[in-house]
Amino acid sequence: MSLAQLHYFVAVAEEGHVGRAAARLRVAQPPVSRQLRALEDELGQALFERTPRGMRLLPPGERFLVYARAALSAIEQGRAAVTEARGTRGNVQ
Amino acid sequence: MSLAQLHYFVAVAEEGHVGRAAARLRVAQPPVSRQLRALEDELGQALFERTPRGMRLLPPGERFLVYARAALSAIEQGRAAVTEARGTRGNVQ
DNA sequence: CGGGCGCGAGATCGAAACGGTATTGGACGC
DNA sequence: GCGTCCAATACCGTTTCGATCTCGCGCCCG
Repeated sequence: MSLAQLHYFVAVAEEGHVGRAAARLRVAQPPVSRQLRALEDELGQALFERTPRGMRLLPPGERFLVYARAALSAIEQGRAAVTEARGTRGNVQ
Repeated sequence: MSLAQLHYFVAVAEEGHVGRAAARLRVAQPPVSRQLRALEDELGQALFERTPRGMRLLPPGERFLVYARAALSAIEQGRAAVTEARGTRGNVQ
């Protein structure tokens, strides 16, 4: 599992569309498809249902989405706690 | 930033020693040193103080450690929420 | 009912990242 | 001053990643 996979997963979950998610992420579509599949393979469980219209989140995907967002959010907070604390006095929140 | 970097960072923070952390992670010492430096470089801030005895966490490192652990923990929880839910009835937890 | 379209997936290739081994530089202890 | 222990660097082979091109499959439209 990689952070890119988590970013891809969240984007596709939000867009319901690999191509649109790829555009938002500024990458091509095939890498997103491949990483998504690799993620499902690693988890041993399908996260999306492939429809002719795009991707729809399955229940396991919805469960995973919560934690994927939490992880990415924690990383952003950690980055902020280090980066924005340069010269800051006291606690950040 | 990568998940490996977070794992390496937490291990070194806990061991206070790159070599020991590397042994625990079953990798060689240079990759750990390199990834740690890359992480500091990306954050634009030193996380450790290099001493002749090993590595000591600096205040920014301590702040970051909290979120690094949170991110890794969230990923583990997400993995569990998907993996262990195979055939499980009702909520986990 | 057949052609066109939009979607994700697969194949292939070049580039970038990663880890391992070998080695260096620096500080403490004897 | 020499040996030792530490992290850091150099270099190399392998792996992984992303971009481009192409295919297969359903659906909509004519």
